[in-house]
Amino acid sequence: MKVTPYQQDFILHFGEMGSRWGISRTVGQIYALLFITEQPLNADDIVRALGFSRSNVSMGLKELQSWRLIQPQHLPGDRREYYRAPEDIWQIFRTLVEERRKREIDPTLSMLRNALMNDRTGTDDEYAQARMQDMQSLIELTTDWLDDVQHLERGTAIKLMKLGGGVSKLIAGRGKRAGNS
Amino acid sequence: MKVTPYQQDFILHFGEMGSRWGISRTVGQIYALLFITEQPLNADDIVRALGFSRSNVSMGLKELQSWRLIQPQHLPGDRREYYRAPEDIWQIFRTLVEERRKREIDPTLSMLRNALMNDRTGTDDEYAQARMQDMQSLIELTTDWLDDVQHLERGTAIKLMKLGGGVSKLIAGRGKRAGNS
DNA sequence: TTATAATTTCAGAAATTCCTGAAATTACGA
DNA sequence: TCGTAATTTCAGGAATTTCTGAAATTATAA
Repeated sequence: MKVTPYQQDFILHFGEMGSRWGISRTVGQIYALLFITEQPLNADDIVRALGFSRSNVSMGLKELQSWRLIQPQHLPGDRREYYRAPEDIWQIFRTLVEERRKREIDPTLSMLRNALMNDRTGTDDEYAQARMQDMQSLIELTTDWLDDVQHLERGTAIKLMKLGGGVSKLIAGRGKRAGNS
Repeated sequence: MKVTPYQQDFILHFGEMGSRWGISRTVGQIYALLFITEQPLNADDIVRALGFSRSNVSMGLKELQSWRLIQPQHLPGDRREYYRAPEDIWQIFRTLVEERRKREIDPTLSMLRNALMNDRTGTDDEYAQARMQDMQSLIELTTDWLDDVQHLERGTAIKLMKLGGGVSKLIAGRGKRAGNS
């Protein structure tokens, strides 16, 4: 569980970035450590590696679990709980997108749906409501699409991304053959 | 500049969400107000509407400008500065993506590039470096793709999103006709 | 069951972020 | 240039978030 200087750099960077990502510095560091460590770690391993209090590590692990970013693991003959980051980084990415969406988008979407229930045409709220409508459309289009992409097979998703701007021609071609809204 | 209860709900919600989006509550509220208000507002309008201190509004406007989310505007015959959110919500969305990328992704990418400069094969850092390599590949693939999509025409982007999972067939078809990596 | 290892909870200390009011600076019209 | 309106800066108080240590709880092996 000793952390090399090389690893330390990565861990510290992740800690600092953590704050921009809506997690605390220590939670960021804990995740970084788990991410670059091959074998699962228990809470005391993490305490030793990073020097945080035991309770802080416990809360950090709980938070990472609530994000579904780490997997708890029992090792036979050891009563401690071990944790590791998923091996598949695409899986991590997908989870991250899902969770951020749940926390950062969905509440706004439901607020908007509610605000758009009753029609404010002809009142002082007319412009505001039109703007909310725009926002709702954009968010729904984006998240519906994200849903779709999430369900693409991994290989297809990678192809899609590598295709990049080339997708433009593909769609243009399709548009000529069959109308699309 | 009086805010109706209807508008107030939206503004307060945005304020609360602000914290999850890496801006403060007051900055969130200022943006919400500008977003749902048709005419440009000056700082004092905002003070009157939201009840924050003048200096706080000033700092908030500066921050929103640093995000390029509001446009300052001079009205002739009035020495005050007026601000408004862009009319085109797609434009807002694109700017948001660009700025978040700049703040949340790019620093990590440059750290990774640096860490991958020298080869750690055969050292204790071997696994860590492999993980960083994975992370770099994923981020680069994602951001390169985002770049491409950003440059698509608006209409094409919308078509792409409406297409959703249908893109899968498109790509499969293409894959059969011409090999792609 | 009992003993103890492991984890979690939680009150409050420490650190950070946010916000304000006062003073300084800037920009504009006369 | 001068006077004033508008904006910005900034020190420090307020509020929030983060982190810790001690105590409580939970879980497992004997």
